[in-house]
Amino acid sequence: MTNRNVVSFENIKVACKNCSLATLCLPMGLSPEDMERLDSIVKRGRPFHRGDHLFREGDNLHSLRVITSGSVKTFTPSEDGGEQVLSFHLPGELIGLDAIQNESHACSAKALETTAVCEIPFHNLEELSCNMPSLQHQMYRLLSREIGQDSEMLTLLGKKSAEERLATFLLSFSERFKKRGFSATDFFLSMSRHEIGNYLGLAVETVSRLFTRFQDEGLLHVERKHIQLLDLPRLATIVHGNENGRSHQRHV
Amino acid sequence: MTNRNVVSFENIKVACKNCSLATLCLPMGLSPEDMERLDSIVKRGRPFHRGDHLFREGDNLHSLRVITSGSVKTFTPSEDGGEQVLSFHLPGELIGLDAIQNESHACSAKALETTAVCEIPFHNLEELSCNMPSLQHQMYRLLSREIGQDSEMLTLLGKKSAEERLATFLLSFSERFKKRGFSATDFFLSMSRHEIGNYLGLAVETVSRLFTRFQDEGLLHVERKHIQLLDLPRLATIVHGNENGRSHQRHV
DNA sequence: AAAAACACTTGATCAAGCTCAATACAAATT
DNA sequence: AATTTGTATTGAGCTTGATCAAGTGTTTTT
Repeated sequence: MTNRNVVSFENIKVACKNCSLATLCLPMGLSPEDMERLDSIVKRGRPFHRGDHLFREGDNLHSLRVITSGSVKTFTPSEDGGEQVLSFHLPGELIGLDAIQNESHACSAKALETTAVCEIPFHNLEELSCNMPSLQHQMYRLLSREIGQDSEMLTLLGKKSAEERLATFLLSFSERFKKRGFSATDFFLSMSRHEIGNYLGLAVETVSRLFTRFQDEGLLHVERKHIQLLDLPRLATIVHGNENGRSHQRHV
Repeated sequence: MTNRNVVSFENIKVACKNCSLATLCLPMGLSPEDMERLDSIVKRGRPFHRGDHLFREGDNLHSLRVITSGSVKTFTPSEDGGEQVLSFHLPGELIGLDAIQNESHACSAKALETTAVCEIPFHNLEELSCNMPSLQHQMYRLLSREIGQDSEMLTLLGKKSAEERLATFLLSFSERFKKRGFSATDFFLSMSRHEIGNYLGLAVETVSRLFTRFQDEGLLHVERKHIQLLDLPRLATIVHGNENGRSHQRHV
C-alpha cells in the first residue's frame, strides 16, 4: 500500500500513461483505467540496432509492435535479394497488422537506426479487446487507417510523376515529425537514397537528381540525410500536380 | 412454433446460412448460431444498376457492404474528373473498410454491372463483435487481409512492367472466379480498358496493345470483355518476372 | 435507320525516367 | 594516415510506355 505511489524510474519510463506518444499510439482515446489494462500486456524489450530485423516474412505472429524511438522500414523481400519497401515507421506507429490474417508476417521489418519498441502479444490484445469496446474500436480504426494510407500510396505510384512523388514523401515526413514535436522543416531521414527510391518506385539516380534539382530551385537544402525544407508552400503545390508548370501529366 | 420451419422463398434467398458465398464472406468460419446473430443485423436492399454509386467519398459510414452478385469498383475521385481505381470487387468481398477510421468513406464505389449487396450497419456490427469473439477475429482477419492485398498492389505498381501487370491482373481474376465456382479460363471482365489501365497504372492504349500481343502469342483469346485464357502456366511465368526473355527488368 | 456518343484498336512520335558507367564523397577498417 | 567499402552524385544514351492522332467498331439516342 505504501509503495503504491512510489514509482521507480523504470516504471515511469515504461507506462503508457507516462509515454509522450500516448496520443499518437494504440492507447489513444482510452480511459486511464483502460490504458492501464492495456499496459499490463505490453512488453518492452531491449533496443534494436541499425539493420536488425524486428521480424521476417513468414515468422509467426506473436506480437504487434509499436515504435517508441528510432525508425523502421517494412518490406517484402524477393528471392534474389531485391525488395519492395512498403513503409517507413516513426514512433507511435503500430506494425505487424498485415500478419493477423495468416498469423504469420507478410513482410519483414528492419531497424533503420537504434530503435526501441513496445511489443503487444496479439492474442492477449485480441482477448483484451473483446472485453474492452474502446480498444476494439481503436483497433478497427488503426486497421482502417492503414488501408486508407495504402490507398494514397496506390495513387502516388499509379499516377504521380517522380517530382510529385518525392515532394509528397518529404511533406509526409515533415507532417509526421511535426506531430511528434520535432521540426517540420529541419530533420534527418534515416533511410538511404536507395530505400527512398525503392519505396517511391524510382531509381536511386532519379531520387538523387531530384534532391539536387529541388535544392537548385530553392525548395530545400539537402546534405546527405539532413534535410531542411525551405519552401513548404511550393512543395505543396508540386504535390497537388503543379497545374501550371508541367506540360505532361501522367494519364488521367 | 409451427411455422418456425416453414421458410418462405424470400428467407431462403436472404439468409447467410443458405448463401453460397458464406465460405468466402464475412460469416466464414462462424458457428451456425453466430451466423444467425450476424444475419439478424444484415440488410438486403434492391440491386444497383451499372454506374450507380454504392457510396461516395465523404459519405458518412453507415454500413459495410458485401457484394452478393455483380461487381464494383472503388476509386478516389480527383477534382478534375480524373480518378484512381483502387480495386475491383467480386461477390463475397467486403467493401467500405477504409471508412472506419473517420466514420466517413475515403473512396467512392460504383457498380460495374447490375449488382446486389448485403448491408451491414457498422455500429451494429461493432457492437455484435464485442460479444462475439469469433466475429471480432474475423473482422481483424479481413482488415488485415485488405492491408496485405494493398501491399501486393504496391509491389505491382512499384516494380512490375506493363506486361507483368496485365498478366497479374488476369491471373488474379482467374483465381477469384475459380474460387466462386466459375471458369478460371473463360470469363467476362465487367470493367472497361480504361478502368483496367487506370487500376494498373497504365495508359488505355498500352492495355489494348498488350491484349493484342498476348493474343498473338497464344496466351489468350480476347474479344472485347470476353477473355479466354489459353496458357495459364506461361501467364504465370510472366507474372514472376519472366527471367529468361526480358533484357531490362525494372530497378530492383 | 441514321446519328451521335462512346469504347477500343492501331500507328507514329516523344519524353520521363531507367540503365550503365564513372566519379565523388563519407564512413569504417587497418 | 591510408585503404577499403559503401553510399551518393552526375553524365550519356536508351527503352518503356505515354501522348497524340486517326480510324474502327459498338452501343445508345433520336
